[in-house]
Amino acid sequence: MPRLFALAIEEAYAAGAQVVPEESPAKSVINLRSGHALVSRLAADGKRQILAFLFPGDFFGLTSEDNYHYSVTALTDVTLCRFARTGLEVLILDFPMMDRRLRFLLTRLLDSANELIFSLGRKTALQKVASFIWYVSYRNRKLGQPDNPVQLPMQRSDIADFMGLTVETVSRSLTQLKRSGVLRMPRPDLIEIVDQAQLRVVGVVVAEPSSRRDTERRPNKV
Amino acid sequence: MPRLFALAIEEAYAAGAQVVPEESPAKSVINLRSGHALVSRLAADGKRQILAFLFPGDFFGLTSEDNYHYSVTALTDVTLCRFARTGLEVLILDFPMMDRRLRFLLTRLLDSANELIFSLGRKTALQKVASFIWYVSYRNRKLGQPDNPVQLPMQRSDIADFMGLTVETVSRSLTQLKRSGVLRMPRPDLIEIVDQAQLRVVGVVVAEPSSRRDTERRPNKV
DNA sequence: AATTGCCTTTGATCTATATCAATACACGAT
DNA sequence: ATCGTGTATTGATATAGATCAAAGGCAATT
Repeated sequence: MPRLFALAIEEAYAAGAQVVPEESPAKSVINLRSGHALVSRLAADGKRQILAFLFPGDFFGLTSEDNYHYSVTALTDVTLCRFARTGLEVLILDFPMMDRRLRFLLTRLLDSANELIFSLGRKTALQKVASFIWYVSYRNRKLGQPDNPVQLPMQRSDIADFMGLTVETVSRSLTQLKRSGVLRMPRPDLIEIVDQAQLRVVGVVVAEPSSRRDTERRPNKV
Repeated sequence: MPRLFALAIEEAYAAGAQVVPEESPAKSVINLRSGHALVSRLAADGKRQILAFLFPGDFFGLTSEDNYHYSVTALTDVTLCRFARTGLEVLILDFPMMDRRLRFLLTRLLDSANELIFSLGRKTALQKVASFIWYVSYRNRKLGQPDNPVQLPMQRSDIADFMGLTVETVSRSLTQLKRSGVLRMPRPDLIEIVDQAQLRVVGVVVAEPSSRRDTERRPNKV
């Protein structure tokens, strides 16, 4: 795909840098090459909601709006590829498989978004934090990196702003998981999962198809 | 697009019917033709999170997983088109514009999901309910239907399970908006927006680019 | 090795929203 | 008209998590 890379601009940012400012024109699609970043949105009163964490390989910037309604901030030093939207669209006309690829990326993003919606809406603080550790462990494994002593690229306030909590509640939930023997914490950013099964029980609270209560209204196909 | 419709199976369901059961194999993509539906996910303890409401024309079923991790329930009598996933993929090979169309649909779904994430994570009950009314009004307008006396196709418990609240809190928030002269409610399912500007102020709490507090870590492009 | 400045943890209260409990309302069936 | 059933509202109380406040940890700087 030589033409694809001809389209890309490589960039590097230091930890803490704002890669994409909120409400800036959505004119490029970004692929994170290395490092970690966060996608967030600020409320008028300064409250922040993190919409997603970006791990190496993740894409950002696929929106239907003219402007991004969120910003991207580097958590660690990052390198990334920036594709101009217009160029990308032209390229897609020649390489239809690009469209498939983008579509697949989008469905995955949508699945994660739905997962987060469920967590934000219907999980307790403890469940949120447990499932968050589970999630980071999973992402690290998918990247071929150690998944058990979980290396956290973000700090407590980021976890809080992702899960709709405060730093204090995140901290308290972690100590609770520590005290109940589910986790160990050699360092704040390194979490050892001692009881994998229990972590799953606490955090992943979806109904099993079998055990599902039938509280729904009666189906009546016409 | 004759071949597209050859692929589709038309179906009709009565209000309350479960159109797609949770955890069933994700083998079709659905387009709602008429009526309203909801996409929801159940927790082990019976708590429900509604991920989206489906309005006429909306799509459902685009996921990267093998099974749907949520179910679809008809709110009113509905008619829909069901496309077999496999057939769709084959069709896309012949009609690349289908891929573009699906990609656009997905980016819009992702944008709405992010909107909901922000609401769930960082809005108060009152803000959630205000923005919800705003949202339904907007959706109705986009369908060429009256947007001011807002016709609600869902009941209080559905609003609650969408916004991460309880029925009681939804009801109390609505009466508060009624008492403060923002809304009027001829019937529970018909809401008149009296003070449009105020409803927006209460519900849509995103930071204006200009007034944005610079609380982010200092940018330092390398 | 002391100082400074973040983070994180822990503790003490407060409060928004949940929960529990009635009551009111609307509408179809009798 | 009256009853019955489901939905919505309102009221009283409880509680999970927020807020306020302080104290540890750790690493960089002097």
